[in-house]
Amino acid sequence: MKILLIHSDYLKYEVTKETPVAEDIEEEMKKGEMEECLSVFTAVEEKDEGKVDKVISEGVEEILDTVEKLDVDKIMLYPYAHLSSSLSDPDTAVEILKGLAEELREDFKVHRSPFGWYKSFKLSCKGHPLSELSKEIVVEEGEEEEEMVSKALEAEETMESTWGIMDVDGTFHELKVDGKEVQGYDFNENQDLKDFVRYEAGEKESGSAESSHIDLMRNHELVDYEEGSDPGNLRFYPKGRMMKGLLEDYVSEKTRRYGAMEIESPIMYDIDHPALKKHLDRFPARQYRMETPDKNVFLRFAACFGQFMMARDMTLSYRSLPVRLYELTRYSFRAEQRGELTGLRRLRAFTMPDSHALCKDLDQAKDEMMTRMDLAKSVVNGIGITVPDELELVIRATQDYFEENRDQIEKLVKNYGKPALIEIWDDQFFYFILKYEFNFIDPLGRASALVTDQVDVEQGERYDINYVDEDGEEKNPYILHLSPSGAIERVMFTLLEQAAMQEERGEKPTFPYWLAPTQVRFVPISDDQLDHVKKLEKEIETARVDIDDTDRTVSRKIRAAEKEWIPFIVVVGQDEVESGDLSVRIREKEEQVEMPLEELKKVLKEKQGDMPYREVPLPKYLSKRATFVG
RNA sequence: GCCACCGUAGCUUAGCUGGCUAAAGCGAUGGUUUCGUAAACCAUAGACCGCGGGUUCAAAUCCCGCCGGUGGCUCCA
Repeated sequence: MKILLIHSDYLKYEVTKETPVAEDIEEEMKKGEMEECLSVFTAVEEKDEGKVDKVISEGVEEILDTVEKLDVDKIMLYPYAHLSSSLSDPDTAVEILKGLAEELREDFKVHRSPFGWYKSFKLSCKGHPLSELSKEIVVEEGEEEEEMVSKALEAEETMESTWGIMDVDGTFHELKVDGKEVQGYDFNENQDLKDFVRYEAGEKESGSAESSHIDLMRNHELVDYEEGSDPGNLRFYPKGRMMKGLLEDYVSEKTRRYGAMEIESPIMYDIDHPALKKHLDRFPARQYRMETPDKNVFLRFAACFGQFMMARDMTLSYRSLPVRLYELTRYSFRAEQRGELTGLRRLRAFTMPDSHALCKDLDQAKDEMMTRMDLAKSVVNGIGITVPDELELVIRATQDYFEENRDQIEKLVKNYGKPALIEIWDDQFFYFILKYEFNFIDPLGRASALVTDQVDVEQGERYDINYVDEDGEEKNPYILHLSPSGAIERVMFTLLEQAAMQEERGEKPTFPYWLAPTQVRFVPISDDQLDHVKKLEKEIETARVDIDDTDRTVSRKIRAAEKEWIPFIVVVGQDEVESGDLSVRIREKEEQVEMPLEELKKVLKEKQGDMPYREVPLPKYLSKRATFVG
């Protein structure tokens, strides 16, 4: 609603003719005049529809505000359509006008001029600084409307699950979960799996400690919170960016090598697009929404939208299936509830490698899923997280699917290599009928999913993705949704938590060698060796080397390097310059070894293997470095 | 989003039953030191005590609101 307030000597009007939207009025309303009053010209707008009460109360507030400043006791309400170009329907307008008059009448003398009539009027404005004011009253979206929650999210609340453990030989043990008690399986050796069940299906311990990775990600100058953004949108310092970049390179390379075609797609999508709209309703997540100059859009929460929109325009034959698409989404967005966010574990903006495979039929989908599980295992192992030892498998399926495809589920468990948690849904709430996840169980018994693959039976039809089958018929493919490593940030979370676990066990915490921001640190004992060290450093081309050329004592330099978890610390003094050997402190072995440069180079090359490589993300000389955190 | 807790120099913390110029270590800067495998020495700078409002003669300290964070609920990659 727009209002124009004029402190008037008088306002005088008379109706001349009715318009098609005129309200019915008594004879006495056809003329009116008021002296020493506040004239309130109003236009009720389209966006006020459905929010009558709110508009009235905010309107009254605005008017009272001015009335008090001007110290008047008479108010003339005057409908004036020309204040707005998008007027509301007449009923809403009359309702609001009447409401305003009624509320204001409690304390003031009010005259309401009729709505929907042509009128002649005379007005005298007082002309002082406060005498003319225009205001817009906007009732914010969300104040009255409910938050939009997908049907899948709502349905989830009523979902009933059966839980069980499947052994590698296919034996299924149904579990009884009562509070913290889990019965029906002898967990004995496998505390993580037991914690996992309790986390998924039972009651958790209360009053847990903080996750270790949050301090680590800051202390190592990897990642930090960004107060200037929305919660869950982080900043990456050079070392963190490098580590994340290497992980991104590695996962993408492996996924391309599996046969997925890498593509790039937009991060925002039209909320009114029919296929997308239905998709949203079948996905259990909250979206970021925003307005562009032309549309209402939501931010992608995975790569599905871009890849499906692309796939629907592709010409596909059964001969080309399975078709594999891939995108590293930087970023995917989910408007997670405020209290769900933590460090690198749960974010609102995250980087997810996402690959979809279009499959001819269920048999092909099953085969493809197995191929992809091998890919995922290889990716995760390559990163430095051991599968199956360090992650727990869960397979979730609808009751019908589980019963009809038990053989496939047994194969998945066998292929994974250790007993898995099974969840059976009593009904299908999502677009997928089967999904599995690799879960990391942190030291406090909390589970976080990394890898996941899903069998989707709905989106092919919803997006009108078709292939021509042998018989010449157009058919919708089965679609698999795989994240071959899980979100990159969550991989970093896992690596940091595992390092904290090493420390807990009394070992020195480490980063996987290929991810260590500095792989080799040269420590000259005094300035005299600096030139020699510079020559040595140039000899090493296959590793990230930096040089501590600061004015600190040797022990201080060692200490600094240890605190950075640098895998190889090379101390060079006069002895080394003369002998040609190097004194190498190896973190992993917690020992100090004498070796010639050539041998060090060999060891480094071996450690690196064929993992992706990037240069040192900071100046080579420590004296040139700025501090990011503290 | 809900419940509980937290927010003091770049970092880690002291002060917080209201009362002098808010204290220290690390780090930074300047100087001394040129050093042999996890902390050399001296000095200097550095604080809208998260933000806004309130109570009070007086607020880092008490109260309210907001922002940020942690844990739990719920949920996920």
